[in-house]
Amino acid sequence: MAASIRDVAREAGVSVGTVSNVLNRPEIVAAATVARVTQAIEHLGFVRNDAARQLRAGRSSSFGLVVLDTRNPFFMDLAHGAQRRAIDDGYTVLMGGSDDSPQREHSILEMFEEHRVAGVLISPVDTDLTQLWRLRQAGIPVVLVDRGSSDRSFSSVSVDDVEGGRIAARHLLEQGRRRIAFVGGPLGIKQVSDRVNGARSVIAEVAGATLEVRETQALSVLEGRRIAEEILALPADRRPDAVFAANDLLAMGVLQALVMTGSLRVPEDIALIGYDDIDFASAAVVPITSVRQPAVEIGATAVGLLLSEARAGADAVREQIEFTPELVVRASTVGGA
Amino acid sequence: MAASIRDVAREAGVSVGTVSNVLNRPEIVAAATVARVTQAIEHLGFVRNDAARQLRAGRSSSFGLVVLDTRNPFFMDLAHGAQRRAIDDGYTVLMGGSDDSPQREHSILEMFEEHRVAGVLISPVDTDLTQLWRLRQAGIPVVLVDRGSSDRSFSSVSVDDVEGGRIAARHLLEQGRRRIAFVGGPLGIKQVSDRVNGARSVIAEVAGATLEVRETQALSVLEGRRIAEEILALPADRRPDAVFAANDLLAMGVLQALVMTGSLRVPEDIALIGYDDIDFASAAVVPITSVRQPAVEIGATAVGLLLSEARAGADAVREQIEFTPELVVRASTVGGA
DNA sequence: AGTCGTTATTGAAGCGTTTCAAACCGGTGA
DNA sequence: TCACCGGTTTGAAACGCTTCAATAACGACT
Repeated sequence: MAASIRDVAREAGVSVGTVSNVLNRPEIVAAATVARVTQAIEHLGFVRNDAARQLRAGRSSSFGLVVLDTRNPFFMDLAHGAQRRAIDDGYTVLMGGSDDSPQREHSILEMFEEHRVAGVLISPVDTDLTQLWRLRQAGIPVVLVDRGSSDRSFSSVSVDDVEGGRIAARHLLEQGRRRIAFVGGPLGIKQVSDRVNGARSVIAEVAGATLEVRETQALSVLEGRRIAEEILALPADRRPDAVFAANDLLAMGVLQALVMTGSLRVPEDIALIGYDDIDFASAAVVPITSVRQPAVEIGATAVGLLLSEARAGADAVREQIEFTPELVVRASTVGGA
Repeated sequence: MAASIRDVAREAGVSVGTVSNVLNRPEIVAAATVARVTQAIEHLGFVRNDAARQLRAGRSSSFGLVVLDTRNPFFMDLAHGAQRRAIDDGYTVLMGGSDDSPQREHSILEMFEEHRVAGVLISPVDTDLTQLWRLRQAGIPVVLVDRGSSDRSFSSVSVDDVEGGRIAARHLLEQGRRRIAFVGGPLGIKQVSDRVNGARSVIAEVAGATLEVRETQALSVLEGRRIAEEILALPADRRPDAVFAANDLLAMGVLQALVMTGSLRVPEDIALIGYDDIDFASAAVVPITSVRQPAVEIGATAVGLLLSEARAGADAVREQIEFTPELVVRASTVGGA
């Protein structure tokens, strides 16, 4: 049905090799021939077959990106940064969402491998990185995003989540809060546990301050609401005076539930701090204080590492880049008592 | 580098044909052989080469989805619905964002065509649909999403945007508003112009009611803020008493700017209604009234149409499915005067 | 013993590219 | 006149897979 390079060759009265050259290195073909071939292409509506091209080339010209949640604006921003950077170098980005499921993560990676992607960017759910080792073994460079590589075995672009946790907790403590609840999960996700640990370390140093961890199934608005309802059901003397949410989606969920019932005020009764600083955090009912991560830069930088690792081949240098998170103070933590 | 089906065949002592059969129709292969081959696959870490498979098959097993804006939660929800539906049938979804640029839309479509996708879902920026005709000509089914096909030449899944515009305007009028500003653009986008027209038709019927259109460059939060600043700069007697934003992103931008300066209250001084009812609309400073579109269903339904059109071949029946939008009233329009 | 059926496996063709050594062509310099 | 040269073009091989007609193996039946 679709015209092939062969049809074009026949139409233009040249060999297939020449057509291919016109397509890929027109400068080595005589101008008149280029014109004739171009016209034939036009006429037949010929479009390159990417599958054949890739088969021949041995690898695709796209990168795979695996994120925890495709509906989280943070990851969309990250993806956007990655895409922009990739396009500049003639690559495209395939994206898949693992939805916090190691199994789904696994099958996305498998798909990418079948596709022979030129590289993989991943924010892993699964703590077991053997599949990633396998990928590298197979010649596919892997870069961790939004998550460091503790043993430096992978290149990575991350934000210091432990420090982020400290920043958040310190801020809450400075506002006079002492009964702090951490909302987030699954705790198996490294970013989440790092943030708790950071918070814990700071809180431990303050006499009388406590940290209570409430684990969620996912980092979603819905889960945030659920936890907030649990908190609301608590007797006043066991209730936290501050909530540190593992990301802004959760924070927004918590906020919605608190505001809806109206029995507790933010920040007067409960202070609230989120993480990621997604655009919507600033536009919330009560604008949410958050720990900002430079999502777009992370994505772009990660693609940069991938490109250089892809070019360098097996003996590439692994590089760990770590951004520092930044506190963005808004109404959800200041003003109350 | 990577093992091929040939290597597996050698390792297992069978022919390549048999390996292929084990992969695709294991039931016709003797159990013992299956075991032997499976073991060889395991041992060599063999992974199918998708490019070769597709080349042979003639078409890929993915659909292409082109949306206006990958960072708009509405489209993310739509994509999510599409993806879920596609996976059930063994397809994957490739997504690209046109960012309101016909040129970018064009190049994404070209990429999809090179990839020989099994079908295209698109929310077109470009009013000129000839490229889509070309695609169909080439045997690639096309379904329009979030946008009807006026001449019924394409299958489509949409929401009645004219009616949506009417609903929004009617609601504002019922709240006693008369000087209404429409914020949105580019007006070349059909969804946007339909919404204005719907609003206009209703407003025209009410004596003393006026509609002022303020066109934006994009449907983004930033543009919303920009327009809100324009509005704030207006003398009080020329200022609108209600804003109808073409989507929630714009609405949130408008809201942010209004709230930040604090000189105008929502809804007392200016009522605000958005469109799409993204999750974040309900969590805004002032929860935003919006016209809801069932994003997830739209995506899923569209993939359904694509699947049936792909199966039916050239003589497929085109089907236009239209959802009805739904008003979701929140604080941004009620309570003031 | 020969024939037919069934079941399992084989081997080669072909999908549309790219690449590369070889061939071609019209001068140029010896 | 001939060898050689640079600039063009050619033709075939190879990439890894699926498919399908042909073959093989082996009982069962006549």
